[in-house]
This record gives sequence, C-alpha cells and structure tokens, in this order.
Amino acid sequence: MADAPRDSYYLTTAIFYPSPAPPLHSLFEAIGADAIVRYHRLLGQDVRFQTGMDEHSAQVELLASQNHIEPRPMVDAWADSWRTAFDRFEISHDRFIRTTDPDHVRASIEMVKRAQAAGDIYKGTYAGWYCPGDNEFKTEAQIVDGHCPDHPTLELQWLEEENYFFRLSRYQDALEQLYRDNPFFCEPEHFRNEVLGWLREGLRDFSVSRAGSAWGIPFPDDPDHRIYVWFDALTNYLTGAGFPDDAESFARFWPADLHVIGKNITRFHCLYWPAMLMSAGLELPKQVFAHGFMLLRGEKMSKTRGNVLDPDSAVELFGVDGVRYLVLREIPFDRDGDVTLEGLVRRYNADLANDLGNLVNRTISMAARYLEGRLPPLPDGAAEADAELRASAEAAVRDYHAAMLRHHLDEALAAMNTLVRAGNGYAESQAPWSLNKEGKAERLGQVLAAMAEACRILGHLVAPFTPGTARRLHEQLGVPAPYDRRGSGGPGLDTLLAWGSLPGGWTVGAAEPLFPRTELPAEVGA
RNA sequence: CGCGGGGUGGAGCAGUGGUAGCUCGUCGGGCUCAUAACCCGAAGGUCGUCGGUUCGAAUCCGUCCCCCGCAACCA
Repeated sequence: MADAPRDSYYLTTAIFYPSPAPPLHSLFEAIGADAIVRYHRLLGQDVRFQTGMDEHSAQVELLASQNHIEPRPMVDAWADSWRTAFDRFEISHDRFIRTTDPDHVRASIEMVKRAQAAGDIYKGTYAGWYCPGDNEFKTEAQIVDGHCPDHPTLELQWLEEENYFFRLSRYQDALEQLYRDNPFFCEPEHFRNEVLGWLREGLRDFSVSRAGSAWGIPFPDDPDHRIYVWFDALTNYLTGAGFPDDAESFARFWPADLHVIGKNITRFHCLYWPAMLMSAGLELPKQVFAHGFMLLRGEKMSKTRGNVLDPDSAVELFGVDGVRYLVLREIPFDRDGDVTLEGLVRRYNADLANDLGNLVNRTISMAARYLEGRLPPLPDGAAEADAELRASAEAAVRDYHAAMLRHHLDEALAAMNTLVRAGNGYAESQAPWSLNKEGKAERLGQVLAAMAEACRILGHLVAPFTPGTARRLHEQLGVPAPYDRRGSGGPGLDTLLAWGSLPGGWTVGAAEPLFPRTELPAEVGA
C-alpha cells in the first residue's frame, strides 16, 4: 500500500475447502474481497481477482469412495455449484481456480522443484495419530476423548510415515527480518501479534507430502508421494498470476497486492507462504489481510450446532445486495462479528430501506412531482445548508477512502451512512414540499438538485457493496454509472465522488423503492 | 504465569491522559416529499475487579476474575 503505485491490482481470496455448495461464511469472505476489488476497479486499476476451491483434500477422496464415484466428477459438480452461487452473489472474479486445474498442477510441481533446488526439501518421518475410519492423521486438537470425533468406536493408531519436509526453520531469521522491515505484511495488527508470537516460539519444518494416496499432485521424483495440502494450496496464488508458463501476465500481476484470508489460516499465509516464496526466489505478496468470522448468536456457524443461516433464505429476506451489505456492515472485517436474524432485519430496514433507499426515493419523487423530473444545475453553495451538505459529502468520501484502503469495510459503510443522514437532515431543514407550496421555484430546484447530487455520490459509494442496486439507483436518478457491471471503466472515483463533477441539470426517471422493507419471518422464533 | 483477542448506558460498537461518543431499541415532540419512512429532543453508563502512577485515567503500570480463538500440518 505504501509502495510505488501500479495500475494493476491482484487480489485473492483463500481457496475454499470443498463442499457441495458454499456456506454463508465462505461467501462472506468472497463478498468482502469482491467489494475491495470493485473499489479498486472504480479507482481505475487493472484488477485481477481470483478465488477458487482447494480440492486435494483427503476428505474428497474418502467421500467419493463412500459414494462409489470418482473424486473428479464429484468435485466437478461441486465446483459448478460454487460458481453458480458466486455468480448469483455477483462475485466478480476473473478466475475460479481449482487445484486440479492443469496449470496449477504444473505450478505446484515447479514450486516443489524450486524448493528442492534450494535444498529446502528433505525426507523425514511424520508421526501422529491416524484414524483408519477416514484415513487421516489427526492433530491433538481434533481428537476428542482419545478418539476421532467422526469415528469414536475406532481406535486411533500411532503411525509413522516417511514424508518430505520443507525446511521452514531455515527461514526463521528471514521472516523475523520481514516483519521488522514490513510489519504491514500481515494485517490487522491483532492477528499479526499472534503470528509474531509463533515466530518467537520458533519455526518447525512442515511436511509437504503424503504417501499412499492417488488423489493429489504427484511429488516430483517420487510418484509414491503426493504433494501435501499447503504446498499445493498456497501455490494457487502464483498459478493465477500466470506462474510458471505466462511470463507476461506474471510480470504484470505478481506480486499479489492482497491475499484476503480467514483468521484461522494466518500461520500458513504469514509464515509458511513467504518462506516458500523466498525459497523459490519469488517476490512476496504486498499484504495478507485476515478477516474475522461471522458468528451467529455468539457461536461459530456449523451444521452440527444447527445455527447456519443459509444463503438462499438470506437472499429471500434481503435480496443479494441486501445480504452483501449486511454481512459487510454488521461484521467488522478485521474481527469477529456476532449476527442475529433480528439484528440483520433491523439493520436492513434502518440503513437500506428507511435511510438510503428512502432518501433516493423521496428525492426522485419530489423531482418528478414538482419539477417534471428536470433538475436545474447545482446550487453554488451560497446557502449555508447547501455548503454544509457538500461538506458532509466531502467528509464522508474522505472517511470512506481511508477505511477502504485499510479494508475496514464496515467503517466505509458507516461513513457512507453519515452522508445519508446528512441528506435526510437537509431534506428536513430545507423542506422542499413547503417551498413548492409557497411557489419558491428557484430554491426548490436548488434543493432537489443538491439532494440528487448527494444521491449520485452515494450510489458510487455503495457500488462496490451493492453493485446491482447502485446501478438501479443511478438509472432512476437519470445519471447512469459510466462503468460496467464489474465496476470497470469510467473516469475514476476521484471524479465520480467529487461534488458537482457533472454539469448537472439531468432528468430523473421513475422512483421505485431500491430496498423494499422486509420482516422477520414469523415462523423463525429466534 | 503457553500465545493472541476481548470485557464501555437494554443490544452492538467507537474512544490510548483532560469531566464518555455513535447506531439500534425506548420515551416525548415535529413534519407529511417518501418504502407508516424522515427530522429534533430526552432518559439511560461509578467504562470487568482491586491497587498504583498522575494535577487529572476508560485511556499508563501491576493483581485478579470472566468470555472467545489458537496451540503446528483441517479451509
């Protein structure tokens, strides 16, 4: 962020643990990343946005065999389902990468070869508790009462297996140096503190291969082994930039500007990953940003707890843009956020229906009713109230940019809301309905023009968050946004967000509620 | 004393030395353009505990209590 500006911007989400369809908390990450990416497109940058699925999990192989199908067609179907869901939520990715993609297989093999060439791979012994039920080693944290929670009747076996290891320990000094030189490599600070704690405790080598499985990328020079999860998974970020085949693309998009990840995988992204890249002689990403989790009634959403809010019913209540807005407004992007259905309904009605939607609606309605839709040019600000509204807009834009650049998406939306309030307050104090009755036509036009200008700016402010509705907002206002559905094109946000940057004097369209009020479904007791 | 985060009006949060702010909710008032939406005002907090530093602490230091996450190969 502090580096020399580039006109390219490469952002990734983590690749997701495979499942038949994305749960809301995975969408949360994708939506957050999407808002950041759209913001950068609006700024005028050449954006590359990658998300995807991590398919080489032992669970995939196991589930497939239980269902008597091959793993590949199973994950093919899952990937299709994820893509469909992402499209529905307007995730504007350039690529949905799958770790089974051929170019990614090549990239992973290349990364292992580079680590081998650097002398960072050696053969060692991995020992641990192994569950014969799902053919997996279990970490201590996964073991409950001495058994695998999924197979409590089976005895765990202490197994030792020959594995290849990556010499993470060799990068202790280099990583300490990294965090001294560039603490912002990992944001936010509270997660960086955790990473620094692990670093203080000292780094241990980690295994990068598993034997005895046919699912996974063959380990170079040893076909009995498959590349083990992290070496495979993390490499996806390189694959997406064109590594190792497309030098031109790679030069343009690597290093990545931002990896958006969940807070649970900071260890791998903030320690393993930079070490792997150093070993391979590649540049490090500019920043890893760890977001918190979406909690439902104070608990992590999980199927076993039965407290999942499924994306479909959320969309039914709030619409796609409503859901996008709500998760990013209710949950501070840098920490955990607790959510309840009642809270979401309240927030939706307050912020979107009553405040923003209603401001736009009343502005357009009055313009249509009193002025036959034709807005005069913006007032010159001679009136004190006009100057104040403009100042509110400029302050909101400033705060918005500051928050967006730190990826504090909830704060950016809060800044936007201050302008909404200012707009509604302005309407109240200027009372255009009274001006109309009194026949003060000139002032009436000025007031509505100022309100419309505030709405125009608000539309661009929410565009990264609620792209579809922002588009409708501008269409109703009569000033269609000059960028495409992904946010590309146009003169850039500095121009779009400047008060009075358009000549003014446009003609508004028909007023239709942007965010219809919603209600807590009666049958949902909690 | 494993590591990290957090404990602020009914709810959710902001606030890192100078008599506590915001949103929602509640109560009262105003307006009528608008999606019964909007605007204004009020009530409500000894800022987890105990002790210390300071002219002065939610804010710095120390003790203790409680909650959450992590603890190495699971996204």
